[in-house]
Amino acid sequence: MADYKPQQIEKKWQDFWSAKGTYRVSEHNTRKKYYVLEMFPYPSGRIHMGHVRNYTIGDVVSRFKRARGFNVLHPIGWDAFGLPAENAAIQNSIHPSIWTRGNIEQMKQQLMRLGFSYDWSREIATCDVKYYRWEQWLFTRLHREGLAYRKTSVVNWDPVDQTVLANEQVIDGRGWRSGAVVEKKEIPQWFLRVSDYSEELLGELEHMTGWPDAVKTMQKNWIGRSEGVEAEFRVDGQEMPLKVFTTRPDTIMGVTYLALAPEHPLAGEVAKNRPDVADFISRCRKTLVSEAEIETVEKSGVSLEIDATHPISGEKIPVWTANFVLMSYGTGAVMSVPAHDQRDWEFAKKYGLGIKQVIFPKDGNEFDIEERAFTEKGTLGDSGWLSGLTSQEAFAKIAGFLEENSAGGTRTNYRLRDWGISRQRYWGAPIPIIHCERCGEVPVPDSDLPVELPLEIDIDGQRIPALSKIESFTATVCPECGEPARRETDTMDTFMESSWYFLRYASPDFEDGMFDPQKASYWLPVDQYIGGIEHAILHLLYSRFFTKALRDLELLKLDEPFENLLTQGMVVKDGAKMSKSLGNTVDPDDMIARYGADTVRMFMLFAAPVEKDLEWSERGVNGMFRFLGRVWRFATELLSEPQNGEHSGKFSAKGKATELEASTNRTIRKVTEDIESFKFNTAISAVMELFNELGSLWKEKEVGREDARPALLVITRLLYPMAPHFAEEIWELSGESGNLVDKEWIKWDEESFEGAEITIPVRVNSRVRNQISIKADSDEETAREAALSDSRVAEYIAGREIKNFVYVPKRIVDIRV
RNA sequence: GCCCGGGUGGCGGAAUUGGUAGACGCAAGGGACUUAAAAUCCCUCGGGAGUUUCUCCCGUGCCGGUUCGAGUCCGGCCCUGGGCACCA
Repeated sequence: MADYKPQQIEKKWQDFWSAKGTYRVSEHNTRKKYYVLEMFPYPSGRIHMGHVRNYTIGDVVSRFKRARGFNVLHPIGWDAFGLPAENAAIQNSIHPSIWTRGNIEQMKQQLMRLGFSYDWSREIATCDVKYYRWEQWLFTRLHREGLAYRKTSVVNWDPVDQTVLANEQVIDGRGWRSGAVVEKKEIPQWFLRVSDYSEELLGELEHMTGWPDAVKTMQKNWIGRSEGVEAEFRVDGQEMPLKVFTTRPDTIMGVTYLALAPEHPLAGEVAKNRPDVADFISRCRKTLVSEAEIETVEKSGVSLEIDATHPISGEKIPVWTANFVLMSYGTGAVMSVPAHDQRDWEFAKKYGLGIKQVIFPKDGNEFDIEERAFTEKGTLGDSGWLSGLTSQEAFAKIAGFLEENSAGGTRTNYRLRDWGISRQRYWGAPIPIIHCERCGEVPVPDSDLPVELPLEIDIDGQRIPALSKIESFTATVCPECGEPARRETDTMDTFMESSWYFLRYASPDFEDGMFDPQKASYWLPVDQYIGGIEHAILHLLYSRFFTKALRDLELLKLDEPFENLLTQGMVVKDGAKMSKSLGNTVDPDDMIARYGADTVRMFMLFAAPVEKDLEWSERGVNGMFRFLGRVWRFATELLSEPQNGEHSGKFSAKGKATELEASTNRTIRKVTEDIESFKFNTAISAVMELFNELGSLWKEKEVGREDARPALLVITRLLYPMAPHFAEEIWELSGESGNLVDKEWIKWDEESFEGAEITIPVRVNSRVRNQISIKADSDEETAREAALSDSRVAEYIAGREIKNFVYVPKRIVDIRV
C-alpha cells in the first residue's frame, strides 16, 4: 500500500503523451473525424478557474471521443489582441507584444500541467502576422463585396487622455483613468453588413438542434425581427417627412405626439435655434453609454415646438425629442400612443400630453385609461372610418392606405445592427485600407499584404500612441494612382479574430489563404463547441455571420460553424464571479501543486452540473483528493500481489461476485451515457458508488482478489477521461497491456443485470406504505397481486373498496381507496 | 427597462424527465487507532412527534391550479445570476 502522490506521476504521463505525439492528428485517417473545441483564452496573465473548468470539460469529451473510435481534433490557441494588453503596457511600461507573449508562455505551461490532450502543433496566436494577414485579406474581399463600408458613428471621447474609451472604461459618465467627463464624438468608422444576413441568421436557428434553446432564443430576440408598418408624418417647412416604424399600426389614430431620438437629424436642426433643445440633447447622451442605461434612466424630453401632419387624419401632431428613443433602432423616431403603450403613457402624464383611446376591449368592458395604458389588442373606436375594425383588420387596412398614399406601408424591421469593427487602438490588426484624395478608399492589394502592425513604438509615457500618430505607418502611396496617401489607422475589433479562428486550426500554417479548403472541409464544422454562456450572443453570432459570408465568397462550403454547443456556467466564490478586482481568485497552480491536476479536474467536473455556476470550495477539492487516495490505496494493495500475466477480466460467479458484476456493468452504462450527455457530476457519483460497494464487499470478504480486480480495472477505465494520469498509472501498475489513451472505450454486458428483481413502492392514498419486489417486466396483474398480498398495504386498504389502481412498470403502484 | 437562465437539508448537488425527495460528496457530531497531531477507518446526520429494531405528520422560494400522483406541467408573484452591441 502506498500513498497517492500525484506530483510523482502526472509529469511522467504528460511527458509520455508529449513524446509519443499522441494528440497530433491529420486528415489521413480512416476513423470518422470529430472536432472538439473550447473557446480560446485571452492571454491575460495566468489561467483562472473558469479556464480550468472549460478546458477540463473539453478534455473529457476529447479523450472520450478518441476512445469511442473518432479521429479527434482538439486544438488550442490565443485570442491575443485586446484592451488589457494596452492597459498593462501603460501601467508597467511594457510593450503589449512582450506582455502578451510572456503571458502566452506562462499560460501554456499551466495548461500543460493540467494534462490536456491538445494538438499543440496547431497552436495559434491571433497577434501573429501570419494569422491576422488573412483577416486583412478577408476584409478586402468583404470590402469588394460591399459588406464592409464606412459611416460616421459615435465614440466615447476622453478629452483629458485624448483617447477613445470602451464602454467598460466609462464609469458614471467619466473616463476611468482621467476622471474627465466623457464626450461624444462622431467619427467615420468601418462596419460589416451583418444586417444583410438577418433573415438567414434567424431562420437557420430553427434547424440547429445541437444548440441549447436558451442560446437560440437569445439570438432570435437579439436579431429581433418584427413585422410592422412604416408611416410618414409630413413636417411643415421640412422637405423630408418623419418616418416612424410601429408594430401597432392599429393604434395610429391614437397618436398624440411624435418622439425623436436626441441624435435624430431633425432634433439637431431645431437645436440650432433653441439653446434649451441643444442643452437637452448634449445633456441626455453625455453620461449614457449602454442601452441598459438609456432604458433605465428617468424618462425626459423637450418639445421641439414643431408640428407634424397625421398621415390619415391630417391632424397636427406635436414633435418632441426624448431620451428613451434609440437612434439605432428603426428610424430613430417613434409615434407615441399614450393610451396603448405604457412608456408613452408615463411620458404623456409627466408632460401633460394628450391621451386618446382608440382600442377598446373586445368583450365590451370598460377600461379606465387614466389608470394605465391599455396594451392589448381589441376593437377600434373613435378612429373615423376605421372604427369598428379589429386590431388585426386595421393593420392591413392602414398599411394599404399608407401604401396607396405614398406615406409608408408594410415593413419588416430587425433589431440587429451592422457590426462596428473600427477601434481607435494600437493593439489590434490594422484595417488594410489606404485613403487617397483622388481614388478614395483603396483596399491594400494582395501583393502588399500584410499591413504589419509597427512594433517599434514608444511606450514609456502614460499613453500608447494610436496608429494615427505614427507617421512612418500612416504615410504611404496610393496603390492605384501612385500619389502620396495615408493609411487607415483604425484597427479591427478583436471579435474579428475570434470569428474565424476555428477555421484556421484546420491548417494553421497554410500560406496561400485563410485555410486549406480541403483540410477545412474535412474538419469542419466543429462537432462540439464549449464555452461560457456570456458569449451566447455576440461571439457566436459573429462567427455564424463570418461562416456565411465566407460561404458566399465561395471560400467554404458550410452554413453553420458549430454543430453542437455546450455553454458552461461560471466559477464563483462566495457567491460572486471570481475576479481580480474582487480579490477572490484562486490560482490553479497552487491547487495543482497541492492536490495534483487530476484532483482539480475531478472536482471541477463533480461540484456542479456543467451548465450551472460552480461554487469553488477547497474543502470539496480536498474531498476529491481523498476519494482518489482511497482508490489509489485500494489499487496498490490489490495489485501488489505478483501477477501471472493472464487476466480474463471476468467475474467468478462465486459468492457476491454476481452482484458486483451486475453493479459494475450497470455503472459502465451509466457513466457512458452520462459522459455522452455531459453529466460528469453524476458520472463521478456513479463511480464512487461502485467503488464504495467494491470496498465493502472486499472488507467483508464477500469477494476475493479475482473479483475485485475486474471491478477495479473498470473503475480505473471509467475514471480515465476525467483523471487521465491517475488512471494510466494504475493501469500500468496492474500489468495490463498498453495504455488507456489508446484503448477503446469499455463496453458493458446488459445481460449481467437484466431480468433481476426490482423494488418498487406501493402508495395508498398518496402515501408510500411499503415496497414490493417484482420482476422488472411484470404485468399489471402480477403487480396487483404482489401489492395487495403485501401485509402492510392490506392493512391500509382494510376492506375498503379500491377506487383506482395505477401500475407504472418499473416505477410505482398507486392505489386509491 | 428589455431578453435568457436559476431558486431542493448547514453547504455543493441527485431525483430514471409526471412516479419512494435528499443519491454522491462537503461540513458537523460521536467513536476506533495514535504519546500527540495529521492521515485513515466505523456510526449518526431535513424538521417535528410518538407506544423509538419501528411508525406517523410536515417539507423542494411564495400563492393558486391541473393530475390517481407535481421538485418536475400551467397561471400569478418574490428573490437572484448572465447579456444588452467598444471587456473578452
